[in-house]
Amino acid sequence: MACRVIEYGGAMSRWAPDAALRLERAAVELFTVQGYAATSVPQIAARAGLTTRTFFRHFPDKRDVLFLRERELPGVVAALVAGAPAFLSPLGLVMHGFEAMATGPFEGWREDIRSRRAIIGSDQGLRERELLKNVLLGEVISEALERHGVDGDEARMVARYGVTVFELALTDWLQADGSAFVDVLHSTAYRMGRLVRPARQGE
Amino acid sequence: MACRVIEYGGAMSRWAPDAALRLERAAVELFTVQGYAATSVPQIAARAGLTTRTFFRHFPDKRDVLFLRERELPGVVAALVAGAPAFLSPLGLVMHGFEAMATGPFEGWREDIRSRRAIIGSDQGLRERELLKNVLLGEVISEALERHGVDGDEARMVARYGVTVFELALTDWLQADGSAFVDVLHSTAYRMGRLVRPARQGE
DNA sequence: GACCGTGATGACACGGCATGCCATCAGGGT
DNA sequence: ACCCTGATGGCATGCCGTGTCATCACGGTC
Repeated sequence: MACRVIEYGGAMSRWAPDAALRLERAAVELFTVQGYAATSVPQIAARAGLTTRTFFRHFPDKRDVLFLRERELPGVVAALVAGAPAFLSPLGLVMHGFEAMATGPFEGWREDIRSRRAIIGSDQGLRERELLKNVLLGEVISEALERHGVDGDEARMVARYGVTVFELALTDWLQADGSAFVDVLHSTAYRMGRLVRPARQGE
Repeated sequence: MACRVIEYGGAMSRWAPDAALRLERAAVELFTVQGYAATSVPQIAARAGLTTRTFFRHFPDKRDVLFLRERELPGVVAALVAGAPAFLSPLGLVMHGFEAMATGPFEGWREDIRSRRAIIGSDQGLRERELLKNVLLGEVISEALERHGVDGDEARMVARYGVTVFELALTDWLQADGSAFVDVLHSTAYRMGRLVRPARQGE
């Protein structure tokens, strides 16, 4: 939402707004230029005109700075699932939520997401954090499903499945050229559903 | 495999075998008694009769000590998938691999796995590491599927799905009383397949 | 029996991460 | 003018993880 450009060099003393956003921008720039491991937290803080201690007030650790933009994601998706038509199947509810978000602001974030994913892919610790965020998203979706009357076990399974589809679709979308995310999401869901459908022969 | 009991108190100077195993046992005991965060690496090393530096020669970091027993897991499962009957569907290949392992030594490890999972659940960093291990397992399985002639995209999807089923089944198995892991695995696979199967109505 | 190569370990130093604690400062309300 | 709140600066501390070199045990060779 709040995505206005921040300037660093000038008189950017404290009490300036968007401290977290400034820190995030400084971090992404430094990570891109010199790599994640080679960038220290004091370096990021200095570039944002803040101190190390303040960095850790806005982010629980160094990794988390790359996921600032996704903090509201679980709440948004859960709300969309909660507002889905009640006649849908459990999987239909989840996909409705993702679909509603995919048709929204997602298209404009493509390059931002791509650059962050490039950094995340370069470090094992960042990959781990991303996986945790996805699982947490799944748990929130699972709760939303339960409020729709879905059984707990089924909610967990469908939520995990939906998040997996979302993950794979996101990767495809970033690699593909020009396709709308909604279309990639649908395609991935369809292909995966076909593969997972109990085969006629064997198993 | 090598699971013999280790003794600490005695003259356990260096050059004793199974240094990694001794470190792992010492770590699990300390984590169980006083918690993961409250246990330091020097403490673990001292209990195992070794030094901090040696700990980090056997494990890349403090978290990894809890996953020593699973180091061979990807290789084993991949081999089982590779040896699966060629007429099976992609998902059938994966499930054949998990099933073959479930009927094997898994039953005897239940209490070990349970105690480790209790520790893992108490710390976010450990949860992240567990998720990464699962994804890595999925990637190895995906490669095994490709060697069976499965398309790359399909292999990724089916492998991720299979690992998710395995995860959920494992959790169920640890909570349930007395059920064989193979049965829980089959039950989970069946229920999840039904949920994920494209519904007749809506979506 | 003496020599040497290999590999695991001990010991030390060092930088970065993360947190607790208190002082400081800006803004708003009274 | 006073106080309260909240964000920040600054300092100290402990643990994590790694690079480096010395040390020691074991096995092979002569």
